[in-house]
Amino acid sequence: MAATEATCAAQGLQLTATRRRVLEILLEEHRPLGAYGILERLREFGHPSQPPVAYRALEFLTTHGFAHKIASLNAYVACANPAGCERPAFLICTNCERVAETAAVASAAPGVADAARSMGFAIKQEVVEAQGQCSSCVGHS
Amino acid sequence: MAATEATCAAQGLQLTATRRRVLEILLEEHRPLGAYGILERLREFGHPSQPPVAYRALEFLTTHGFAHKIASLNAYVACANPAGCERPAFLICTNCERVAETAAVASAAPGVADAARSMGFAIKQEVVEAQGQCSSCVGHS
DNA sequence: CTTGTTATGTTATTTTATAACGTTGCAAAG
DNA sequence: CTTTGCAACGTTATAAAATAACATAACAAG
Repeated sequence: MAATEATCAAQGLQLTATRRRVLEILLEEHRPLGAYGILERLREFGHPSQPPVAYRALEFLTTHGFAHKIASLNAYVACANPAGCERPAFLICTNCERVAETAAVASAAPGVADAARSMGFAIKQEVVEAQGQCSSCVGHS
Repeated sequence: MAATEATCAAQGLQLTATRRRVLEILLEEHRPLGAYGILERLREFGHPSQPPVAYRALEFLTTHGFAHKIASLNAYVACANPAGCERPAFLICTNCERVAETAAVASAAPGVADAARSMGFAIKQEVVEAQGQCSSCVGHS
């Protein structure tokens, strides 16, 4: 949160009340939250709660790397490392629904990178999402 | 298609008319098609066309590896290698919308696999989808 | 025949996401 | 200071994606 504030200050980004509140909501949850789940939470706090409110805040947060969308869940999580987050990858527990973010670093997928290079494909962005069971849930489900 | 028929025969899977038609539709397209796009095509051919028809066929096709869902697009493609498809990864051109499938082979994402191992996370399935520009589109958009 | 199983047909609804349009707040240019 | 421009916001409506739920058909096994 502090890191996010710092980045916004440094880059002249407006961390407005709603945007900040959405980020706080995501930070409080330890699992991905859908846009309509976020809206419920906003409503509890007296914020306006029509869908575009959540989607606009989420667009801001994801565009600037303060939060991420988990494509395979259609849900959102706060970034675990707002300062210096690159090529995030996710470990999604199908049992407890918690998500761990790992910096996929340099070559997240060399096989893919090689394939891309050999066919002249210029990669701009990678989505890497692994599903399975976290250490506390191994064996379950 | 032949490979799919063979696999179905071998495993006692029913490649029914609708399922076959949906697979044909996906094979004809050179880009990912949404469920409702598939429904339109089905309608053109006089098939029933309520949403569950497409979703049921897609569930069959994806469960058995004859087609894949592209999570970041909410769309579907035929598998490029129905015999022996493992750990598929996708290169999605944001300009022409074509998708290339590459076998991400053994270690699609060693960084992620390492992170998972070190935190005791048991990976069951990986989603690897790269967005960028294919060789014919580099420079555009 | 009847029972169990798998696939289908159909209606309705839920969930996720965006289009469109007007308003507000504020800073910079005139 | 006022007006112009811009970014964010508020609201209504709708689109797009997915599933729930329930009835029917086709067919093989007991």
